[in-house]
Amino acid sequence: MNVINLTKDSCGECPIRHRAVCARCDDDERVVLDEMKYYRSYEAGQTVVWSGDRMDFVASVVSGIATLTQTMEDGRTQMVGLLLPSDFVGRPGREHAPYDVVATTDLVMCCFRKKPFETMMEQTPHVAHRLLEMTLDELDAAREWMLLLGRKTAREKIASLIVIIARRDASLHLSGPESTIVFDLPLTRVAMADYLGLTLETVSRQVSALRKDGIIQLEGKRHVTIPNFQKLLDEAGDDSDGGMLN
Amino acid sequence: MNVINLTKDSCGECPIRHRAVCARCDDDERVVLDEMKYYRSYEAGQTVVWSGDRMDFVASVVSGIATLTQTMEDGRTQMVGLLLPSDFVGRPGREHAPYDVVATTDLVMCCFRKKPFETMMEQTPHVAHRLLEMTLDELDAAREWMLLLGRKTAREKIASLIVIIARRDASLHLSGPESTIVFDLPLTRVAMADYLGLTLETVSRQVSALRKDGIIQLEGKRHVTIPNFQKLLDEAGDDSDGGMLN
DNA sequence: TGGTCACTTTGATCGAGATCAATATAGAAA
DNA sequence: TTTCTATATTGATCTCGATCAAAGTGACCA
Repeated sequence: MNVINLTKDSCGECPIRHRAVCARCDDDERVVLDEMKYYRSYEAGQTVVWSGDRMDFVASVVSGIATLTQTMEDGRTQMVGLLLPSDFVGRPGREHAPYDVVATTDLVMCCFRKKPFETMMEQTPHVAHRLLEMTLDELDAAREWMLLLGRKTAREKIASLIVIIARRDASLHLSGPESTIVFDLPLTRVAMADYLGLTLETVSRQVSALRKDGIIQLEGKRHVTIPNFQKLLDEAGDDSDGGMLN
Repeated sequence: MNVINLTKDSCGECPIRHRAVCARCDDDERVVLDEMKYYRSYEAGQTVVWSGDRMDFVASVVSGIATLTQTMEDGRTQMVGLLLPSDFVGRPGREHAPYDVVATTDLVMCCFRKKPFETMMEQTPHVAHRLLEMTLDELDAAREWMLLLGRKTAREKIASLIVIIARRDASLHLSGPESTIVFDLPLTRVAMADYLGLTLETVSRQVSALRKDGIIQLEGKRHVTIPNFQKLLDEAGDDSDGGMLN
């Protein structure tokens, strides 16, 4: 596989330092992690891990986007996870990967060999606590996703996905809440279909429909402008209070 | 609410002692939990917590079945969790419940006030570790469920649900692997529909179809016999290797 | 400059599951 | 016993998204 091993950067300048699994670590712990960590890069389209493969590392996404995908014997596929920078891949204590992990864009991951990482989890509380927190958040996201898959219409599914991507983008770029939102879709139509439990044709049609109705504006196939975020939210069918968790 | 507060039973005889969030606790820790715990009972159909309500406790299911359900503004509902004995309800650090929790059968829960429980999580590792483990398992189950919701046919969905219930029942009754499997469905047709992202009519039709095809036998509306578990598995469309996790 | 390839859009038709409607069943109440 | 109510089944029809098919677009390369 065409994997580039980067030189070690210091954790101090790490862009995901404050959100990743290592966010709560004190200086001593971070020195240990610094020792055991190594970076890996993947090109867009590359498979990081195959379902069923032995997985001897866990990792954080540093930059780029990866997906977790499940495949049935006859080829039907469903995306079950969308991994953004700071998200965690792998499960301490698990030998084999249960899903395909695929780099959707160019991807950099910060990897830890599994055994030392597990040892650290047992000896210090901060990594385990942060991982619990992140896993609970992921479980919430998965349940939101289940509502989408089970009960939303194709149009609502597309609108919901655009909301999710817009929100993520906003949290990275920290733009003012009232500015018009502009970003690039990081997923192909096929990937969107796999995410939403639709066919790519239906995705294409519903994206076009939202464009015709003025809910979104498209420049090329990927560049999206949202003139009125509230209108998009209404199309997504979400609770109006924007997710009153916590 | 018609809640019965039971007398305190000792943790020593607790039927879920070896699987619940307290499974890894040592004797000292269990004494602390014993002090702060209290039981609550709910009748079938009662709502344990309403979405958005303040939730000042976390709990383990001791006996019976509860469901987590999300509802859209127009009334569409999707079940997002099925809680069986030993499963955990609530999230440390969260103020308000994000989902409705409903008792599907008569239900007994072992509750802990949130604050003391959180304090314990910070001070001792065993509860936090076990909770992480359980949350990761739930996340796996949620992802399996997402595949079901996004890509399976109505018939496959029904077969998959029956497999899940049969497996759970087997793990409780520890019957030999080769005996014919017999159990009662713990869910109404409506609850099954909410679980599977279907209408109750489709559920009813597909259950009838599986019966006509000899995949399951029905006595009354709830009592199920599975003459050939492998045939049922084939109908569920799952990977033949029965879930090669770990 | 044209050709190739991957991705996307659009059109026509089909079908699984939803919807609307009527009937069946069984446990509880009277 | 009869009636009532909640739950479940079955039938007829409709519709949304799937499927099958054909073009359109644009990046890259020879």
